[in-house]
Amino acid sequence: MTAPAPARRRPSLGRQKIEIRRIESEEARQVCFSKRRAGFFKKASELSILCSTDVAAVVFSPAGKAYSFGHPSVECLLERFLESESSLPATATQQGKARVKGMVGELNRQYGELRAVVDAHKARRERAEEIMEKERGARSRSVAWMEAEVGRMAPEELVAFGTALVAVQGAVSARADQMLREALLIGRRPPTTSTRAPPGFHLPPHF
Amino acid sequence: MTAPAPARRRPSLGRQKIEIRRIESEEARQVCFSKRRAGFFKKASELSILCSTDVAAVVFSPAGKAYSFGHPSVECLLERFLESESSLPATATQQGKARVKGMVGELNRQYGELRAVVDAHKARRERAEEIMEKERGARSRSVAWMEAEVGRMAPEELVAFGTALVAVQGAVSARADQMLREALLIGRRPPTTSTRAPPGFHLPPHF
DNA sequence: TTGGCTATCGTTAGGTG
DNA sequence: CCACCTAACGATAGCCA
Repeated sequence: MTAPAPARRRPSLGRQKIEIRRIESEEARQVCFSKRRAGFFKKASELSILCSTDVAAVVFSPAGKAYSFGHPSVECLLERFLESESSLPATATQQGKARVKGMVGELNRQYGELRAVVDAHKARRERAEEIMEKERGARSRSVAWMEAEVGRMAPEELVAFGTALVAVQGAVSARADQMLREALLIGRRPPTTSTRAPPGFHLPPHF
Repeated sequence: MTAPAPARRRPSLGRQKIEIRRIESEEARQVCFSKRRAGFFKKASELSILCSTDVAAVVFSPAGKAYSFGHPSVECLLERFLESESSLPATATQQGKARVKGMVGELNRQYGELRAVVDAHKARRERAEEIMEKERGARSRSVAWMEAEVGRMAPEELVAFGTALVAVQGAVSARADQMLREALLIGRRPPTTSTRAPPGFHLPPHF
């Protein structure tokens, strides 16, 4: 039968698959931002309700406006987060189980570990040495050492070093990004659910 | 008519619709938390990549563990958020409340302050200079060492190293900015805020 | 606790008003 | 920019290994 009847085209082709890459079109990117931002906050809301957990999310639009969701409030949770983080270095010694499955976990633990070391200086520069010495990894020490060296470099040296750094970082970032993406594209399974009243949102002055 | 009953039942009924309410079952809630948290962070990642926006998310598990996602980093974005919020009229957050229409109220719009970014860089510079005072050695070796090591690093190490590298680069930028200022005797100019850290996750040591 | 499977629900790309 | 439509894509509830 092959009805010739292609008389009417569908009003829309529906959703098309896209790559997770920066959207070049300014307009399309803005539209996508609005839609996904809404979906993102909805997910945050559902997560907090279904699992009775505290969730905070902040998104900065390309224009520089900040959108946020927080249960109970962004400030409150952020403070708590910063606190929990400062006590992280202690857990650094637990590194020892890096598996493919646990790659994300291990990866993140080290990430947090190093960042904790770095940020610790911001809060308490006096403790820089102390924390650094606690790091056993030669790489960790080397990184800290590099940062220190930067401060005493001459202009020419700084430029040379910076150039080399960019090259190295480029390679590292590319590979890191690839791995991160793989890590993200792994799971999908079924949890359970339930509902609750919408947590607190902050409304902008314009509203 | 009455088709002769399909003899076999499906191995699974597939996904069922659920109400967004607190999950009573402790176990089911935990499973849901793990699954949805992963999906939530994935959404955050996609949003930041697709729209080139800065996104930060923090989730506290029922057990009190903090999980987070931040691009470039949670602290950085939090600072920016707090900064933008404090610069608003006091009535901002108390204005209208549940007047939203279709979507929930993620209409939190604040003004992002570039000054916060500047402050962050300033803090990092101070830290770098503090450390530099105590270390002096052959820095040229570090570059060669890095390039050699990068190729041999395990995935987890690579990412951790890349993250640390960002901090180093931040120090370089700060140092360069300062020298440039001194050399040209000009005021502070828009710092290079384009430095973007790779999206990072931060999970409890337990993960 | 973690991963895989399946069927289905929810999200959203693309287009219109 | 916002609402609405359609249809396909992606996330995931319920089970099981």
